[in-house]
Amino acid sequence: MPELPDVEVFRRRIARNALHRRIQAVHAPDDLLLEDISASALKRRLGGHTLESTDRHGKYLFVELGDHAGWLLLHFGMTGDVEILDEDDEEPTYLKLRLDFEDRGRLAYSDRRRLGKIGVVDDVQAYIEEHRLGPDPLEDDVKPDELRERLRGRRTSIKAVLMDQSVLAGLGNIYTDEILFQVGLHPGAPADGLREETVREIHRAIRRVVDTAIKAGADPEKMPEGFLLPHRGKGGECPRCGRELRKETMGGRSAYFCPHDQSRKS
DNA sequence: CGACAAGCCTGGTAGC
DNA sequence: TGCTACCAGGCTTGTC
Repeated sequence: MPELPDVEVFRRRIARNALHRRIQAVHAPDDLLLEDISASALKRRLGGHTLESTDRHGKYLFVELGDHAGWLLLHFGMTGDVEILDEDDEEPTYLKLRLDFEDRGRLAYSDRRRLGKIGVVDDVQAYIEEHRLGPDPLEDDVKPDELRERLRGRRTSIKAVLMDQSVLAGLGNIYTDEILFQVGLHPGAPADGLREETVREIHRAIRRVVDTAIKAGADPEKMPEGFLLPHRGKGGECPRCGRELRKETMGGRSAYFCPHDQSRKS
């Protein structure tokens, strides 16, 4: 799941439930997800500290350690998840990192596949720059003109460009489908040739979709009825016209869209 | 059994 | 020539 809205839900979960609790023990079963740090070094860097604040940029989550010890970095790949557990809650399968707090609560990061990342960084801004992440549509105040500028010269599909993390950080396959559905724009429309008004509509839709998704806890079942998301999948029908959705490969991923309501080419 | 799935990264090529 | 843009393929592992 983890695109911007999902990661924001994770961030809020940590901000609400895990701050100012001291880490007594760190459990990392292996170092398969660890970025430039060994399991034992990770334990040394986290142990004894509190979690002080949270930050998010696109799909990347950062949790500040007390005593200026840096930031814990979490990325969720395709199947990552984070939970705050009570003493008697069951541990998730595919556990990759567990922080045990002094008060016996725990933070558990799990990942069914191995595409997520865990690390410690000293400078969040530097990390964002190194990974060539564009602005975050929620945190940074991206204006329509800036979006238009960022689409310029990109002759590939608008869908592929919106998924490009160096253009905007945070949108993935699911939410770009939703955004383009709401704009009524064909996902294969070239990004470069879009009319100014269309870019404005995309700009508005990004904000609206992301905000709505976060309010729904990033749960497709809880999205408004007019959203594409709950219908996105094999045999799904357009919530607007009832026709069957089409699936096409675009930018290396499966785009779902309604050929009737998303026929606009610019 | 193969195809496919929300992620990112890399390497080769095409094109300006 | 040198840069960017673009795409295919790989990584991973569970499900259909």
